[in-house]
Amino acid sequence: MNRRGSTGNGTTRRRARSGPITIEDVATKAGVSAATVSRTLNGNYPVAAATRSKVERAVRELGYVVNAHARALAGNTTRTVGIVVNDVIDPFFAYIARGVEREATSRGRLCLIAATQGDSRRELALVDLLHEQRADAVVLVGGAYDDPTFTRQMTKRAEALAAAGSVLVLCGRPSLGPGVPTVQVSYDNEGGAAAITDYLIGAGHRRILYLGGPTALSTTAARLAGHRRALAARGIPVDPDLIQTGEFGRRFGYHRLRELLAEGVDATAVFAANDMVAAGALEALTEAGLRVPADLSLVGYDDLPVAAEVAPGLTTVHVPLEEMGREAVRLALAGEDTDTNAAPGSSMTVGTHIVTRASVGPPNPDRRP
Amino acid sequence: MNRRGSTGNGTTRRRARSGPITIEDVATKAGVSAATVSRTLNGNYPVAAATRSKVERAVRELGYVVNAHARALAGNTTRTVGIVVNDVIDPFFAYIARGVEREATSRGRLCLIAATQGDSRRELALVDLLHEQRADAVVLVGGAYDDPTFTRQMTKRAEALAAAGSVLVLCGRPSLGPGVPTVQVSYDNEGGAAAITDYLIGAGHRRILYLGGPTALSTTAARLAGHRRALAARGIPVDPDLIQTGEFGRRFGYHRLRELLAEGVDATAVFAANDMVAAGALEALTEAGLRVPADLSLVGYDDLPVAAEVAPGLTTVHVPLEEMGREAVRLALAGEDTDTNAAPGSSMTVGTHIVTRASVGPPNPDRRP
DNA sequence: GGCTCGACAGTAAGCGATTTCTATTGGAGG
DNA sequence: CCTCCAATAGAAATCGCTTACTGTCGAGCC
Repeated sequence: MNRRGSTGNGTTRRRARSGPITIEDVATKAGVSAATVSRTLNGNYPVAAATRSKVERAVRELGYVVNAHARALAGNTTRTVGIVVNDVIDPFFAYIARGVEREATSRGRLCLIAATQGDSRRELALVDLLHEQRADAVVLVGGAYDDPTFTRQMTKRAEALAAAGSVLVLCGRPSLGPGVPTVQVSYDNEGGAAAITDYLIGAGHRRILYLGGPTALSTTAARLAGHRRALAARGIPVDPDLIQTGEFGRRFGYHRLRELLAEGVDATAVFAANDMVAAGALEALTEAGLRVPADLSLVGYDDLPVAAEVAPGLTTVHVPLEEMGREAVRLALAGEDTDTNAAPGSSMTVGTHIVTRASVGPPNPDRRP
Repeated sequence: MNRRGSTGNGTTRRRARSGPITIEDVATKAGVSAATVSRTLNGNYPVAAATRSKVERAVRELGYVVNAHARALAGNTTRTVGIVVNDVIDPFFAYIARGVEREATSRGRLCLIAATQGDSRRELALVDLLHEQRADAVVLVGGAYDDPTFTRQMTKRAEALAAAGSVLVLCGRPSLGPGVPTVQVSYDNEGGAAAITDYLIGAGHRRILYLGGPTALSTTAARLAGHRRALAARGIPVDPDLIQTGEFGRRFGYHRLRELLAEGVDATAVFAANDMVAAGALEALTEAGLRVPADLSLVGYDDLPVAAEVAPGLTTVHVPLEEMGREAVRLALAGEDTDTNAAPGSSMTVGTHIVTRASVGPPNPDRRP
């Protein structure tokens, strides 16, 4: 290929004046060399005040905008971080994404975002795409699919990223295994589930319906594990009929609970896999003429805004989502700004706690299916 | 010029083997030239089957990932689109963003996203940042600030982008003026507002409270204009006390209406600037013991999921947000894939329509503040 | 006054692809 | 058999910017 000017034989330095404005144009206009323009722009090398202002004027008059690609190629720094979420709409992801975006922007970085729509193959492909872009860090958000093949493939990506001087950040998802170069930001999923289950037990409930969450997702596995652990700790047997996994949406919560209610499920409380499911469940309950918490208690997980918005307010487990996003970027970029690679293998856990609202009360002995 | 290997004097061809894997490494491993590797990868030039598989194997074994920056620089194509929103959490923006993201991804592009947090200066800066990245298109979402200085500055950006072969896409925001090289995707904001106002009037209301929306935002201006137009068309005078602009959040809807109720506002219906405000208003109403629509009618705007989730469901104006996002990308990239620049100046308007739910009824003559 | 040194500015070597041009070749056609 | 062409490979020129290296030129010091 060849742009501006001629090729091959005796090249006459011509100016085709077609493409966008380059640093060379600015240099010419300011009567200095490209190097000086670059230095003025980056302010990382002494430039005489007079020269500086000549350059600045040229930049302004030409409306010059540096080419980030050329800069990335030459300077070996991209100033972007990538984030892969399930869905941009889902508040769980949106809050984490916001944290990532804010932290990235506050560090002068741009944020590349991509959504998998729950397809794990797409997730792998997107990580590759972000790798191509040489993102300073790639943040993977949310539960992972429990599949050895998948884990292996993602491990390969983590290693490739690390070799290229980037980092794979696992945000709210389980480790890929020891030795895999990743950074992790997690929250105590299992602990939160155990805590809130225990809270329900403390209120007198012994028959608790666990509702929602895809079985294949690590998040579900962890919450369920916590739930079972709390039950076991109090010596309450686990009734398989009361474990009703499925999806994470409001829709699911509504429909499934409605069915269960119709079938006459025997429970005094519902532990929804997340607040969205809880909101749907609440709808089904209300529709069935059941009062919360008088007739049935209900809790959620995540403490999304919806938990505070429904009536009655949902007692739920607070997860500092936005903070997790910020932390992910901080951890990944730690050191990056100073010198070396991000410390691979660093990890941190943010705390969760129960938020008490009005959706839990003692079991109602009169309501029996 | 000269790369790796000998410089100036006779440096021995060394392999520093430090940085990431380059196309040259693949070429060496496969025993071919870099050009051949490039052609194999891009599949836009005949490559013998045998060679192809040698290259593919080398790529696989080395875990080679092309450098998007080098590619962008040489190939003059970036395969990314940028989008600037107010806030990633706000469903209004999130849905549009999802449309943009989906359409971009389906065209093999990555999506750069940035949030302004409602700061117009940041908006300008972000457009610059996206320009630096040479995004194929920059989508600006949501209402604009009505400020001549701002408009002038954004116009300059639109021109710079166009000159660089990109496009500024205005999604749901007013034109920057005739002649400014942008692409537009809009919806009939004013018409929707007029329609739903008329719907309320048709139900018998004459004293309608307009609640929420920042005055400085073009969106507010348009909705308010539609509201006034409908009122005028029916010969109903506009009572300034019934125009209560402010913000776009649920919080605002709740607090402001609560105050107004306390002050004994005289209205039989509330037209909330958007569904979020309406949701907040509904909360205030419920808390005040007022039934919707028996005591007071309520409508929103946008038809976000929340409109269907609250009880009673909100009658509102449906805006095809996700579709707008997709359309923005389609329009911007039209032609880009084929040959020339996107047709600057192209624009399209998506339709809106009223969605009837349960929040509107006839005025209640008994309820008087 | 001759030197050393610090401040600046310019030269030019890459960064890692893509894409002309330019070869090589193995056949097909004469 | 020899020529000519299609199919393939390789060489090399860029893309636009950053950053060692080199210079230059006065000022400060001995």
